[in-house]
Amino acid sequence: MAERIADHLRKALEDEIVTGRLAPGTRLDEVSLATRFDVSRTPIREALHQLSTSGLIELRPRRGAIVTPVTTEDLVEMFETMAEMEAVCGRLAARRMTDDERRGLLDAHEACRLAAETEDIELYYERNVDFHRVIYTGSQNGFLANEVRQLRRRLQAYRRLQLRVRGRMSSSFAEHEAIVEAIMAGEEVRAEEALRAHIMIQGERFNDLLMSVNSLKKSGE
Amino acid sequence: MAERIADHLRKALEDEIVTGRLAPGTRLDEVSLATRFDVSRTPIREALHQLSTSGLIELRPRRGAIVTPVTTEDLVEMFETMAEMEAVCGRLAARRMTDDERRGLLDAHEACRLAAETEDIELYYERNVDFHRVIYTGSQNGFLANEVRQLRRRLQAYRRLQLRVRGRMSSSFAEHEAIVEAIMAGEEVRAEEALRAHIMIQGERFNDLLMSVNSLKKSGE
DNA sequence: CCCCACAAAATTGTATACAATAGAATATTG
DNA sequence: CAATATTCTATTGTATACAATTTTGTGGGG
Repeated sequence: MAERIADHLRKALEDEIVTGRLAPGTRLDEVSLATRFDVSRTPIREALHQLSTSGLIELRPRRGAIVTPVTTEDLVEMFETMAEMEAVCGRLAARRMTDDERRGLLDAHEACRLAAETEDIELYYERNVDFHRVIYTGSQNGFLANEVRQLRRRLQAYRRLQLRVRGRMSSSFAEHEAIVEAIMAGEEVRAEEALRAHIMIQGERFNDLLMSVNSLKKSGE
Repeated sequence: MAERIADHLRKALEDEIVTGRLAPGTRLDEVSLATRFDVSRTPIREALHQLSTSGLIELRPRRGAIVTPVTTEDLVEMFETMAEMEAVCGRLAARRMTDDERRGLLDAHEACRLAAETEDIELYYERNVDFHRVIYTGSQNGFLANEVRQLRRRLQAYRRLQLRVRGRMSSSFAEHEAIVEAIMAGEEVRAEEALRAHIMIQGERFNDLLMSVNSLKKSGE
């Protein structure tokens, strides 16, 4: 395995940020990280620089790195962008998916149904990711698919929470149903709208969640 | 000026790649760059790593960096993605632009007209960038606006050529006209479609250009 | 003449040493 | 005592030294 340490570090840190183990605002100083991973500062720096270009951390000259603090406004914007991009993928997929890919979509949908029925949140989460990936690929635009995947990954920390919201899993599955129907029928506009709505709902649910947490905090003071 | 050398290098290289001075496939070895910019390898490496995350160069472990070779297929995909994202901006802008921003759009449009009338390609290029930026901002989604700007920048090398295609400047301006009308009237769908078409045409023109270059090459052999 | 093995050279990956700067702590002065 | 100037410390930015690996070049065998 010819993997560079720096790449390994990037992935490790990426993972910790994206899953929320490293909270936004956390300071990342090079020597601590170096001792923690038992390497020199050099690969640490490279990893940090890479993370800064993908926006996960902020790198202020001479002042070190912090995990990018994401305001609720940022999140709303990111969810909206996500919704629009997925919608585009859906429209293109409805027009372009091959027969094989359409079968794959049905399979992915079935896998979601199974996970939803057993009410296994972790499993549904995985299957849901697969389901959406099939649609990205179906757009026949590898560049677009890649961009959307990156954005989804970036929002990962905030999405996992959502499925825990009461009843979210089954309504998510119901929304998938509409998406599948539209794509299978080749109805571009309907596919686009169904996907946009599907993602936006999650943004809204997430906002609800945030609001309730905030009001709890305030009343607790 | 507290700018890091690494950042300066990144910008310099970015510029050379994006303007085409550094052709796709060019090998970038660290020592040459270090001597050329008269710095050590350390900041060079940081710049290269950053460029690799934004996709401008490919960084193969232990095998150095090359300017990402972009196939025509890649370009088609990138132009399509660009068209779709600009279309989204246009739709949102038609719905959300403030009165001030609408005035700004008219101003930017007028500036394009002036440049088009004097047939100053460089000037039109600048004004055109401004025009589109106004629309990005008008979407009221800073995250989306930023993503589109980045993509536009990445396609910069290939776009500048287009305006040289016979008559492209005046038809570009005519297309702007349709976009402005739709946005000013708040007609979301029309704005979306006009923008998508506007960008896609450039992708197609670019393809034509490439084809002709390729056939020239072949007949010359 | 081609192919493979092996050695040499060039190049990248990592560690460490040194320089420069920002922020904290302390001293100084009105 | 407050405000400001000044040192001091911690941390980042850069250079260089060393290790590891890929690529290149050369020679022998088929």
